[in-house]
Parts: sequence; structure tokens; C-alpha cells
Amino acid sequence: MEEVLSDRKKKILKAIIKTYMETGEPVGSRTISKYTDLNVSSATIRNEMSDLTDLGYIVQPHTSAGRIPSDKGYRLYVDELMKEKESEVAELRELVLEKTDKMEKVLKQAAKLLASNTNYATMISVPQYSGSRLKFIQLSRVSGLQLVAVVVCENNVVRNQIINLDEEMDDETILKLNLLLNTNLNGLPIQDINLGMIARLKEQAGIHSGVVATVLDAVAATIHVDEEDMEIYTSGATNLFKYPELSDKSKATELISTFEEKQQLADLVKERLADTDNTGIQVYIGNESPIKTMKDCSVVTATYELGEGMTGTIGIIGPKRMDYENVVDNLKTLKVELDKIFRKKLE
Amino acid sequence: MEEVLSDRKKKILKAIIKTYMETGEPVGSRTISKYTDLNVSSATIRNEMSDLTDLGYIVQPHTSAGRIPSDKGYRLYVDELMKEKESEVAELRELVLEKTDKMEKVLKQAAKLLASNTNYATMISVPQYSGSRLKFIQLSRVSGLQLVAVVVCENNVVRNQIINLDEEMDDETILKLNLLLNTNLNGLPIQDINLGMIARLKEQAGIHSGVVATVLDAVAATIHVDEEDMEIYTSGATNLFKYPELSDKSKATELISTFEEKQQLADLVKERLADTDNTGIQVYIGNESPIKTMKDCSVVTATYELGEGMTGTIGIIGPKRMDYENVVDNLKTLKVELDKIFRKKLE
DNA sequence: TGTTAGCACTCATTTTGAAGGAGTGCTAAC
DNA sequence: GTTAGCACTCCTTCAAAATGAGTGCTAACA
Repeated sequence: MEEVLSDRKKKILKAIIKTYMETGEPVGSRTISKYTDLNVSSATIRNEMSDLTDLGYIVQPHTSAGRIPSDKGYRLYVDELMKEKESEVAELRELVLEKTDKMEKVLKQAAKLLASNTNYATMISVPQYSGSRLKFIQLSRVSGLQLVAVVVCENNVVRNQIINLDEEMDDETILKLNLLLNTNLNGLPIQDINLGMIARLKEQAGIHSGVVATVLDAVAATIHVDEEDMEIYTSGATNLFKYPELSDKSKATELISTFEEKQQLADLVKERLADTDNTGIQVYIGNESPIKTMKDCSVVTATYELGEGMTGTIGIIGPKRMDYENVVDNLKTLKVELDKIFRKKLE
Repeated sequence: MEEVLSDRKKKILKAIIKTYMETGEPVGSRTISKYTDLNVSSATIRNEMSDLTDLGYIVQPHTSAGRIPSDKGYRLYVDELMKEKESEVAELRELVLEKTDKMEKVLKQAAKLLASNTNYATMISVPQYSGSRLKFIQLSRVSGLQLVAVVVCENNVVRNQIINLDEEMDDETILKLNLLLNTNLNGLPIQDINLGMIARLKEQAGIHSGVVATVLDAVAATIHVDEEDMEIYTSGATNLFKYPELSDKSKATELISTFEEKQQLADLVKERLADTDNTGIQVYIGNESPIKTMKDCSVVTATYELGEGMTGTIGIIGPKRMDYENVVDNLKTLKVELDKIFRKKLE
């Protein structure tokens, strides 16, 4: 399995992939013989191509057509062949920064920008705040039978919830509960606050067991709200229509559905985030992707950090012949820019 | 312009529209002569169709093809011809209700359900809380230089924001501000709380002008946050691929983009909500729609209410030959169900 | 006067076949 | 090991021909 390719074979493979990226058409031996600086005839190229086909790096759609790269070919390209390109970083910053104040907007804009920069489809996940600690918690009476619970985390994410009571709760009790909650929970990592802990608090609070229990349960719910479902913004899904190999009706339908549903994208993001060694950029080629509808696509993802344990994922989805260099570059740049923007925002 | 059509012409027009809805193909005279209970020959139908063409109710794509309904034809159909159908209401309720607790989830699910029920694309807007009154407002210290502002409206929508301070603010000032804010603003409609009012409060608060001003501005921003941009959920955009007249590449791209961007959908919703007499169901046929990319579609919208001035819009987007009866039915049902669900939730 | 049958005509769609062309694989020669 | 040459495959394109749905018109009929 671990064949070593000759330099010439590598050059030819690379030329095939590059040409195919541009044209989307199978590429023939004559094209390559002119394209490369190898100065060999098309017949020679043909022999080499025949070998590459046997080795599984390229594929012939039908007998008398040129070759197109296989997943294995792309993989080699991504892993070895595309090293040298000089990074011509786009200036994302000014565009992104222009007085957007809310994280959501920045993320949406980032997805949009990336899509228009690359001409592929993009997605970006709203960072989860796993690992973040509780900074502040408060119950306030809103009206007779209503409280509002407000939870602030270290990373300044705020959650809240209205709590409807069955019976009234006096100010003193509320005060006591606030004290109880803050002394016991502040500084704890969000995911460590579990039901057992809440149960213990309930005991400690004792007195008005009925209402207090309701309230504490609600507080717990507020803390953990949306823990499992992840928000994802997408952009440029229609860019995929530009690539004929993806835009026949059934494929397009499936792809666009995937982008509309977002569930599968979320799963992918979760998988990436769960990866312990998730610092780098990950490339899924064709069937390597966990999303089956994307078997004809490649997916490139990067994770970005907001400090304090908040990580999100950016992804680019395009045809297998996507311009990997450019995509990786863009992702790297965006990753850095997002880091800067958010780090700055979080004082 | 106000021609009166003979009964027979109406019947023929209706038959044409119905048949065209099913097949999507131009319908010819022979088909109609067999389809209707008129028992007239195709030649007679041809004469009538010729008249209808002259009157602009139907259109001939090319000389030797059948006829398809024009926008005017559909309009007549929607306004007059589809009255009689018996309403076979789908049982949305159980499906929607299954323990979803958050409004967003209910809305997302409603969009999804409607899309799968109708086989068209759907959208639903998160209700705006215009007209709602402020119920409760509170500033709390989160840490040394951070406050959190929490605003609760009558309809239990909660907004919050972290406020970063330049200098510390003592507990007494915070208390005073809370009192000031609550006594002055509570009970006021959200949109009546304007900058002038905030300016007056600033004066009243006087003392620590610098920090206090910052805080009050932030509070104002919290109250009005997102006032202008409207969240919209969509579902089933890919359903539109099922209709050949919409699924050629350029049209499909435009349509899907519209659904992805959502901005134009939001504009449409705003327009609908601004409509004083917005209780009913509105049908936009082809170019009647304010969204230009939907000139080959019809858009049917309904507004639903959550009481206390919160109104949202549900929309169905399909080909012009959409099954209007079914769509209108579904919308009506969903409208009622949403009313019930939310009214119940809001105690 | 309204309805109908019949027929010629139109025009989009489908089918067919031929021509063209890109590309391969193989062989033989260098 | 490299190259030129050539037969062969098979996709694509194009135009012509066949098909067929549907119309408009006319003439006959009730």
C-alpha cells in the first residue's frame, strides 16, 4: 500500500489535479505533456498515467476519456504535494470588524465573507461554552408569580429564563436563594453543575421545599440550556451549483437539504470538537467525510478559540477539486482574525 | 377590465388550473373536454379557451401548445373559484406539541411540519414584540467592572447585555439606578422608550455623569436590541426542486439564495406586519410578490398572534400552480394551533 | 346561433445517424 | 526508457427526420 512514487509521477499527478481543478474535465496525456516542464511526449505521460491508474491515484471515467483524480490522489496532493504555495493572505479584518457588536453577527459575516472569497459553501458554529465557569447568578422577582433567573459565565455569555411560580415567594427567600446559589456555584465549571449538586442545594435551602425546588430546577435548566444543540450559520450553499459535478438535481437537492437542516453539520462539528488534537486544519475528501451526502465533496474544517475554553468550528464545503491551498489559507487567516476580534472584545 | 365570465368559462378555467396544478404541463382542449362534466367537444372548448386567452386568464407558451394559467387566472381562482373545498384539517397539534419547551423549537418544527405537509418551501418569523410593555428592568454587578442589564417585557421576552465599565460603580448607585429605571420606564411600550427619555433619565441621575451615562446608553441598547433585524426560520427549500418550472439552474440558485440570505424574506414579513388589516391570509401570485426572485412562485402568508401585541408571520412559497386550497387550509390550522400553544404557554 | 367533426398546420420533443474529436493502448522503432 | 504512429473506443455535437400534442379554421349540423 505504501508505494513510493517517482518524482516524475508525482509531478504528473500534481499536474493532473491542478488542471482538473481548473477545468472540471477529465485531463488527457497531451494536455499534461504540454503543461509540465518535464518535456516528455504524451506517449510517455500515457505510460505513467497508466501506472498511476493502476496504483489508484487517478481514475478513468470511461475508456476513451482522460483521467480524473481519485480520493487517494487528492489525499496525496493535500498531504504532500501542495506544500510550497506562498501565502497571500486576504485582508479579512477590516471587513469583518466594521462595527459589528454582537458575536452572532460577526460569525454570520465571517461565513459570508469566506463563501464569497472562496466560491464554496461555508459553515461556522457558534462556540460552545463547555469548560467555562459560572461567574454570577441571580434570581429577581419580575412580578407577583414570576421570577427571572440570570446566569453569567466567565466568558460573558448570559443565559436567562422566566420562572412561573405556583405560590408567591417573599423577598427574603429570594435573597437567601441568591446567596446560596452564588456561594455554592460561583467559580464552578458549567458542566460540573449536575443534578446531584442541585439536590444538595435543595436540602440546604430546606424550608419552602415546594417552590424552592421548582426554582432550583429551573435554575439548573437555565444553566444547561441548549447545551446539546449547536447553532450553525451557513453561507454560499448555492455556490455549489457552480460545479457541474455537484449540481445535478438529486445531488444538489441532497446537498442543499443538508445545509438547510444543519443537523448533520452540527454532528460533524461535534465530532471535530471532540477530537483531542483539534488544533489544526482537517481535510475530509469524499467518502472520508462523515456526512454521506457529501461523498462527492471535500470538507475542510478549522477550529477557532475564544479563550476560556470556547471553541467553534469553521468549515468549507466544495467539490473534491476544490482549491485546497486557497481554502486552507483562507481558513487560517480567518481563524487568526476571529481569535483577534474576540480576544479584543473580551477585554 | 371587469368582464363577467360565463359559468362555462369559469368551469373551463378552473379545470385548466386544476389540471395544470397536477401536471405542470400546458393543458390542451381535448384533456379538458374529457375532464369536465360539461360534455362538450374539444372544439367548443377550443373556442372558449380562445376567448379566455383574449381576456388574459390563460396563456399559450407557444403556438401549438396547450394553455397555462396566467397570474390573472390564478388570481380569479384564488378569489372566487376555490371556495367549496371541504377542509380536511391535518392534525398538527400532537406533532407540534410533543414536549418542545422553547418557542424557537416550536417555530422550527412548525416550519418543518408545514413543509412536509405541503411539499413547498416554508418560512416562519419569530414574533416581534412591538407594542409590548416593559415589565421589569434590573442592573446587577457581575464583577468589579462589569454589570449585567436584564430587561423583561410583558410578554416574558427577556433581553440582557453585559456592560463593561471604565470605573467602578458602588452598590448604592446601582440600587439608585434600578429604582430610577423601574419607576420611570416600567409599563411603557418598548418603542416609546426613546433617546430623549434616556437623556432625561441621565439628567435625573446626574451625579456620576460619566459612568452612569454609559450604563444608561447600554440599557437603552438592551431594550432596543435587534429591534430591526428579524429572525426567520425556513424549511423545505429543496422542495421547490420538485417543480420543473422552478428548478432550472439559474432560477433554483436565485431561489435557494433567497432562502439562505433570508433578508428579503424578512422584508416581506415586515411589510405584512405593517399592514394594518393583517388578520387574514394573503396570497401573492407571481409578480405580485415584493421579492423579485419569486416572480415564478406564489407566496401565501398568514400572521399569527401570541397575544400582547406579538405577531409573527408564516409563509409558504411554491410554484404558481400550488395547491392553494390545501395551503390555505394548512396555514389556517397552523395559525390556530400556534395561537393555542403559545397562549397556553403564557399561562 | 351555438356546437361539432375534420383537417391542415405549427412547433416542441424525441429519435436517429453521421461526423468529429479527444484520448487511450499497443506496437515498433529509436 | 522514450517516442511516433495508428487503430480503436466512446463521448459529444449536429442536423435531419419522425412523432405527436394541440391549435385554428371551415363547413356542416341542430
